[in-house]
Amino acid sequence: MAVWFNIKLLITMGVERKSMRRGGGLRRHSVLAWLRMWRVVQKVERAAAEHLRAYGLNYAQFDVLAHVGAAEGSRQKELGESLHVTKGNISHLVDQMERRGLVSRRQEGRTNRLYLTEEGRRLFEEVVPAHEDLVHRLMSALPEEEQAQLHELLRGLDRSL
Amino acid sequence: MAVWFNIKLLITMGVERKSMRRGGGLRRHSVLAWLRMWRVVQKVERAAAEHLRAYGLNYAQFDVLAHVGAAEGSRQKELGESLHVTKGNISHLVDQMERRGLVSRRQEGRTNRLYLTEEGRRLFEEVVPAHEDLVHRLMSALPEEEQAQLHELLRGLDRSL
DNA sequence: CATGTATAGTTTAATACTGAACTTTGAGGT
DNA sequence: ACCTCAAAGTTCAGTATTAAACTATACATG
Repeated sequence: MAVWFNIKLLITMGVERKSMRRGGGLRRHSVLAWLRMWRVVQKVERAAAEHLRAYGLNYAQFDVLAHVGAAEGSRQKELGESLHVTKGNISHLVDQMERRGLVSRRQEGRTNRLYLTEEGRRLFEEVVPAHEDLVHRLMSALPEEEQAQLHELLRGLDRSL
Repeated sequence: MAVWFNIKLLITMGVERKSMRRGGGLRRHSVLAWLRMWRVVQKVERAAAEHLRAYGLNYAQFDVLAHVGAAEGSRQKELGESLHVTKGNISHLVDQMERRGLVSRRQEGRTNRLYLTEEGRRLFEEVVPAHEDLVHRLMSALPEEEQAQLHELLRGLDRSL
């Protein structure tokens, strides 16, 4: 019987370490690492979403704001790839932000280039550092050095995916 | 100006290493690690979702199947906590699975206990190992030892969140 | 330069998820 | 026993997201 079966439970119940040894030797770190990663992302996202709500943004909208603010003139295509959402969703998101007066489209051939409005820029300057701080606080549950290790490992993983 | 601004872009453009040094010394591993983690999770989730589609399951439904299969008699409450979804959503998910004949509710006081049907058990036996293998393959972009490191780091992080 | 093909974006229908109101059941204290 | 409060689930309305069909523009090749 595969290890998987009770992993979520094991983690929930905190007995993962014990069970890892039961089967004889440590195995399937891959899967356990994945489950942990998933949980961590859930938690951080939840905290971040709650924090962003104070600014009237959800996480996806924040991402658009941050990306466009960092790279004025981005195309929607690029945005979609960077944020891992479909182009339909990007269309919708940009609609929202435009209606709210935070970003503006400038059509250029068959692509749209995106820019922040003045108000968008103001919100950007306010929200982005705050969000960065939040993430930093959360991640600082790990000591500085381990954060760096983590970063390095994840970078390797990301690149070969 | 905070580092955050162009991190998503930096990662996208692969110049993160350079920029990390620009500001003088390595900083904000926390945030970079977070962004990487987010991206990795996106990618794995996407691959997994696609794989699961062959079985007519989305990721949430798979999670329900896996959890109930691993712990027959679970309560919906527990399920919700373990999967980080609201109880409303759990209700809905269990409805779906029940309608499809994969799980069954057994009311017990004010809680529901959940069990797999025979068919649910069959699907469980088929899908769970397959999913585990997929995750294992994806994560094995990292060598065994680094997976273990990653697992350990994430465990530490998760616990203090 | 004409035509076929690929690309960027929009639209729409279907699904997923959340938050909040509501219902029912259980538990504790008097 | 009775009352109040908390807990587990359900329902529902609103929002988010996807997938797929569609439109319009650019590009490549004969």
